[in-house]
Formats: sequence, C-alpha cells, structure tokens
Amino acid sequence: MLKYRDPLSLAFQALADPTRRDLVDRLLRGPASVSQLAEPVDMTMSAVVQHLAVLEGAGLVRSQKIGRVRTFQVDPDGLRRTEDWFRPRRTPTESRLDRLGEHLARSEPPQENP
Amino acid sequence: MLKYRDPLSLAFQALADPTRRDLVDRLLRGPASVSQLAEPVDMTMSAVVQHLAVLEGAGLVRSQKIGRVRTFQVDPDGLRRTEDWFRPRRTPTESRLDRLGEHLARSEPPQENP
DNA sequence: CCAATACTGAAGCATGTGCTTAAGTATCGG
DNA sequence: CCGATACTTAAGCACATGCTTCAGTATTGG
Repeated sequence: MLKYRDPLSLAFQALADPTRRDLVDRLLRGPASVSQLAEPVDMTMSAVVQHLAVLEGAGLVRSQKIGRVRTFQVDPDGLRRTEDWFRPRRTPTESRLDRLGEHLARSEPPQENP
Repeated sequence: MLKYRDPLSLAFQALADPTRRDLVDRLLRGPASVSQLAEPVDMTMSAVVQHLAVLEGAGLVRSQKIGRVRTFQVDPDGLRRTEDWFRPRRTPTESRLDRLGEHLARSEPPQENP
C-alpha cells in the first residue's frame, strides 16, 4: 500500500495509540531512558522500543545513545507542526479569537502575572 | 485487540489517512452528499463511504439522510476536542503566549480589522 | 575479565485497515 | 409503475500493526 508516509499521517498515526501518547506525556516531564520508559508500562521492553521507534519516525521525539543508554526527549517542533494542521481548519467563530491571539502574540511580549 | 476505542485514538486514527483529511477539507467548505464527496476521489464510492464512516465514528463529521441523499458536514467540536489534546502539551515557551491568548479571549470580544 | 545491564533485531502470530467487487435496498422522476 | 439514482452492506484479499519470544551485541561495574 505504501501510502501513509507523509509526515502528518505518520504523526497522527503515532498519536492514535494510547500507549504512545502516555510515552509522550512521560517525556514531557523530562528526558528518559528506554528502561525508565518501559518500567511503568505493562508490556515487554521490546514492544516499548517499537512504540518509541514509531514516535521517533513521526518526528515527535528524538533520542541519542550514550554508552549503552539511549535517552529520549520530546521534539516540540514535531508536536507543534502536528497541532498546526488544526489552526486553519477551525470554524470562522473560533478563527476570529484565534487571529486575535496571533496578532497579540506578534505585537507584544506577554507579562507573567503583573 | 479491542484497545483503541477511546475518542482521542479514534480521532487521531481517522486523521492519519490523507484521503480522510481531504474529505474533512472538502466538508470544511460546506456540507456535501456522498456522491459529491466521492466524485473527485480516485476510488469507488464504497471505499469513500467507509472512510466517511471512520470520520463519523470518530466524531469529526456528522450526517443526516433526507430521501436517498445522505449529507455530511464537519463537527467543529470533534475537531476542537482533538486539537485540545495539544494545548496542555506545549513547551513552556509556547505556553506563555498561549495563556495570554486564552486570557484575552475570555475578557474581550475581538474587533474585525477596525 | 566477565557477568550483569541496557538495549537491538528478527521472526511469528492474531487482528486491524484499506481497498475491491458484487449484490442488495430505498427513493425519485417521468 | 419502473428504470435510474443514491447509497448500503457483505465478503474477501493484501498488507499493516501491536504484540510476544528468543537470540543477539555493546557497555560497564567489581
């Protein structure tokens, strides 16, 4: 079939599995090794590694290996690019608020609880 | 396996297919019948109907049948609920702008290009 | 050094997915 | 009424996915 190889399809596909979304959530709290990621999950490390490969293939996480430990972390750009699919597809009512938000974001840096 | 039945998984799964995203895009320009949706797509109407069933099962579109014509339209809430998964998962830098947007959206109705 | 640790990779099984074809069932227009 | 229209549904095929087991390969601590 060889048809779902575009980045958006890969990302949505990756997020369609609750185990993988849990892994993303874990990684949002900070980088973690394969063992650390596998520990709370009720399946073999092998399966977790396969899930991580899907997430990495979708550009949602990245990893690097130091010694025998591979450490994963979220790729914020991957998440943002996926979320960006929705923005131009909001209904007009939602879009008006949205355009305001973008306008303000462009014009003034925000204040943290002034 | 029977494991991907939660609404979020269904929605992401539905959006993981380019044909289905195209159908959503078509429907964002206005409601359409099955025939109208199937016409520009290079596959049988049967296949398109199956794609539409996936989208409807995921709560991304709705349909009603009048006479022999079934008309589909986007369900904006379904799309918004799916997009909402990303919001609390943005990195801190992005989140600051985001919280500003929400704050402003709550306080003042926007002006259209004054 | 060498056994424990931390993955890695291949094979295999059960199910799920994306199509097609083919045979329906309603409704409508004349 | 009756043929065209507009779906609907079921069966079946090829390939994808989510696991498991099992057999590796590097690293590392003592």
